[in-house]
Amino acid sequence: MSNENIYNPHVSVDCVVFGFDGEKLKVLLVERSIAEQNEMYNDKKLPGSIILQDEDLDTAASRVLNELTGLKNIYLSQFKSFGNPNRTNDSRDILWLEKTTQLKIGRIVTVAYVALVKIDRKLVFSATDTLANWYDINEIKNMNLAFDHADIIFEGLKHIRHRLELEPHLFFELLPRKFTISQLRTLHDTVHQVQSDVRNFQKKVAQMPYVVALDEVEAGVPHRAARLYKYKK
Amino acid sequence: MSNENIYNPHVSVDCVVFGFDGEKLKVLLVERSIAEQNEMYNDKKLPGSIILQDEDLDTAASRVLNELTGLKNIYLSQFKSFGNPNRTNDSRDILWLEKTTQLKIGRIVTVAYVALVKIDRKLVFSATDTLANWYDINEIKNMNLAFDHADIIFEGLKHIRHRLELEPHLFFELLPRKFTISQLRTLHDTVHQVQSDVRNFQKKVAQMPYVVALDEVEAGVPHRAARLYKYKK
DNA sequence: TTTCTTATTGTAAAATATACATAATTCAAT
DNA sequence: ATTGAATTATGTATATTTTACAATAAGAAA
Repeated sequence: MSNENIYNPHVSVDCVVFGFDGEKLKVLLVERSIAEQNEMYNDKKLPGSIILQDEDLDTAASRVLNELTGLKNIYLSQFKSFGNPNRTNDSRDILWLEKTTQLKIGRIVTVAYVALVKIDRKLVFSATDTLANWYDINEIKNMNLAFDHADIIFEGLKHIRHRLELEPHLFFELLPRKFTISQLRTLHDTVHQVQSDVRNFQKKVAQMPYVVALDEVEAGVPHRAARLYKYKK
Repeated sequence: MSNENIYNPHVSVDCVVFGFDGEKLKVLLVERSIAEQNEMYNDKKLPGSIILQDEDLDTAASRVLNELTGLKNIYLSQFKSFGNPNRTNDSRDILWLEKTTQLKIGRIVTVAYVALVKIDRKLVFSATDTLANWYDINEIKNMNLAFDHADIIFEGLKHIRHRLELEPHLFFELLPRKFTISQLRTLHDTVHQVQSDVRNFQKKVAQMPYVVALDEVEAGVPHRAARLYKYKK
């Protein structure tokens, strides 16, 4: 191989962090500000970072999440890399990259991860001054995101849909520690875009040895309270 | 972010090319020779390449396959990226990299693809002097491969097992254009590591509108010849 | 006490998956 | 021509899984 065409891009990781608020699937996005001739331009991006010199990809993704939320032991799974040479062509993105890295950055290949978190865990926006918010997955298509982050989110969504089909245990990464069967069903139906029958769903759950009933019911609801369950491996 | 730790590795693509010879799953590996103090050391590696300056990842993977085999329109699917900083630590691998690229290469992040090809298509080892051969997937664990290519192959195998479960149409990428139901069954059973019942399997195939019987039977077998089928989308 | 809202529970029918064995076809050997 | 060896082709009964469907129970609010 001749080496004149060899070029080394930067490599980054980006995390598509999913949460479930009891109704909708949400994605965690970071607020971004770009100073553009006297105007401030604000938009959103995925949490991510260029990988460090001796850092494994998985480690980089964990670090990004930990720096942003303070959380450890989050379910994280690499799902796809994005390396289109045009993905860093937008002038705002270039501007922002130079501001934040202090480097001349040409091309970035990014390795994308999905993360599943319990949305009720208080996120401590610790190490950084970064502001992050949850956004409804259905809003994303109407939002203007940095780079190709909208594409990455949709690919990530596809990925967890497959993944949750194969490993239903992962649903419990998204639910609070104590949950009702309705919550589990709503989540299941949201993810798989179906409407399952209440009784049949109940039956299926009854056959899952890892979903165990607690001696407790939900509180503060203006109607009959549902029994609480927990997940046990 | 401070930039002192930012570092840009090279990015490559590697292809795990699967074929099926009627009995076993095979992987296409490239022969590699390294001159080591008066001795020639020979081993095998995955077909791959560092990505070119303005080349998309998918494009690079297609190029690698085309340069090696002369084939176009092969099923190709990205499945995982490998970026452990230690993956390029072996001295033979470093030697080989410097020889072939004429560059000082530190770290390489590789984006891995699986490809499915009909093993009966004559591979034209065209553009290169590279020699490639098919190896039984079960032999891999006893072979010494370059870099972390053995790991990559096993991850690729896992990937196509999932993929073929979700998209049974992909089986026909591996079979010859005309095939018997036995061949399809053997392939199915090999991939999914089961032994399916002949009659039940036949029934299932009969329900696939995309598997159509031809007016032709296989030739040159020393027993009753089986009917041939073709795949039609 | 009535009303409202959601939780909880079973049964019958349909669809799907599984288990299982014999006859037919072809080639090769005698 | 007959036989043997190898492999293809085929149906039915049973078990399992999935689906469709509605009435009662519980708790809070009015």
